[in-house]
Amino acid sequence: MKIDPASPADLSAQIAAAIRDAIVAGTLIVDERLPSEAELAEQFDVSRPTVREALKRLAAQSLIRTQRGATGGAFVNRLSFEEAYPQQITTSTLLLSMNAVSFGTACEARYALERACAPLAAARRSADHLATMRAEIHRQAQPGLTDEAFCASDVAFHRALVDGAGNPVLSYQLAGAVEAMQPLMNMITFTARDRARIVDLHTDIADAVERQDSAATSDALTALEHETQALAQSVFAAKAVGGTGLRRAKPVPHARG
Amino acid sequence: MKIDPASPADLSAQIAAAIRDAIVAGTLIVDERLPSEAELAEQFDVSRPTVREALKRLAAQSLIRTQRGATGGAFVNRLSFEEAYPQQITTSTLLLSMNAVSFGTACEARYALERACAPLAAARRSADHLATMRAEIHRQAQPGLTDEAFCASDVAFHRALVDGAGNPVLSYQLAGAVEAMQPLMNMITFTARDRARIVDLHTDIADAVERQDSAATSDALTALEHETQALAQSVFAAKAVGGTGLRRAKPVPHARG
DNA sequence: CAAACATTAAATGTAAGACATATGAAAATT
DNA sequence: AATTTTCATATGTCTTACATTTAATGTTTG
Repeated sequence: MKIDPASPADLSAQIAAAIRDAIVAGTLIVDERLPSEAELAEQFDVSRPTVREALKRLAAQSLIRTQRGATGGAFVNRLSFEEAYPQQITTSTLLLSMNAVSFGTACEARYALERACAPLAAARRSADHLATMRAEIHRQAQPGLTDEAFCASDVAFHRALVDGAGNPVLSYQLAGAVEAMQPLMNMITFTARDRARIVDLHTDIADAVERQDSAATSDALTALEHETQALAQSVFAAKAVGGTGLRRAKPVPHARG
Repeated sequence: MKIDPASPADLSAQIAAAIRDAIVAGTLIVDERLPSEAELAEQFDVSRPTVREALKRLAAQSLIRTQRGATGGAFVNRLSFEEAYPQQITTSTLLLSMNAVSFGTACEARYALERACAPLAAARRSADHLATMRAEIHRQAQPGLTDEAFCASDVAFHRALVDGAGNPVLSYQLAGAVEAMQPLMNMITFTARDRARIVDLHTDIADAVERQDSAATSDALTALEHETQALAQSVFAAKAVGGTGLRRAKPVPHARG
């Protein structure tokens, strides 16, 4: 593990990259303890704050964890799906909101991915997943639910469907796609009629999953996608003239007049 | 934006979280300049190194970028798909290698996701995507190719297929699933016969995409999945008795006994 | 007047040293 | 033998200082 002091890049970034590469390559294995900050500082010939900045970078990616005390230090962290979820969701959310990704594009991706889970979910769904789906459908039918709560329940319903596929890799990937849609969905005001239609479609999905009908599950998802797209279309059309992107960049400062 | 000095969590982690929340919530918008490190230190009532550690955490997630000089500072970064790709791939790779995810599970997820792209890719594929797929197939048929190069070409082929769907959100999600498989695939030694079979299946996929046949594309992907699974099965069976997980954790240090 | 050059100020990048605090292990005590 | 104390070690934080980059400003010069 070496760094180039002449490089224009920050030393802490270089050190972080070197350690990250070692972890990815397997040179550093899970639960292995890194040298102490003082030792790393000496190895890389930098000061301790610089080493610490590098370690904080790695900690931000959950690649290491630190422990204080006598036997403490920085340890290679076993990256768990649970830890990776929130990062994945944050990243996906920001990608959508910062890049003027249209509602249509995001929606298309989400349902395409969800349909990918349909055959597996239909084949493997447990009673637990089905119960969660039914419970969320019931919640969605309650009157007086706020739009935010309705959307949150929608996310929970779809996560149950995805988790029903029993594949942690799929669940991880889909978490980003499904949850990142929530801020977009929250922009929509749902009429009672909209909700009733969505509840019906959710019921179709749950029914299809229950009788383990892969094709029907997929078709029901497609129907829901069309409904969602149409709903969004009408809402956005009624609302304003601005694009479908969510957030605009700050105008360039010091612009010439 | 406030932090809790009494919290057991690191101050730099709290500060990073506060700023991250502000970015996700939209309080801080793209290209907006954060206060200088000295100002942030005063605001949060901490020292400058602590602020810097927080900023490095955010930089590691590409949420901010920093610029030196007179008009420099930390700016909210527009998270691009290009920036997000490598992070997604690194995370996915580590998730697979550190969590004893079986080859079968990873493979299932990958092909399920890829099949999700099939209808879109068949409908929208450009001549460019098709050309890339054909070129990679041609490369794969070359004798004398190393296993690594063969796998790399395989990844390129599948990325072209995914990109053919013309949905950046899908491309982003799939990048992780497809590329993270490469280290797993690299463990396999391909015989000439294996390669010929894979090239044939790739050709089937390209042909189906070319004539925009969604169902045939999906079927060809399924056939390739079965082939891959069978191939891996035989390789792993022949190889060893250890599980299909790739990397084991370091034994607990200072263990009794 | 305009262009080239030097100056300056503001900001990040890095270093060094010190102290605070947590924590496990060894030593001392009961 | 069990408990308590001590202690060494490591991270967490603060302070101060200096180096470096960079754009804006001021100055000189053709």
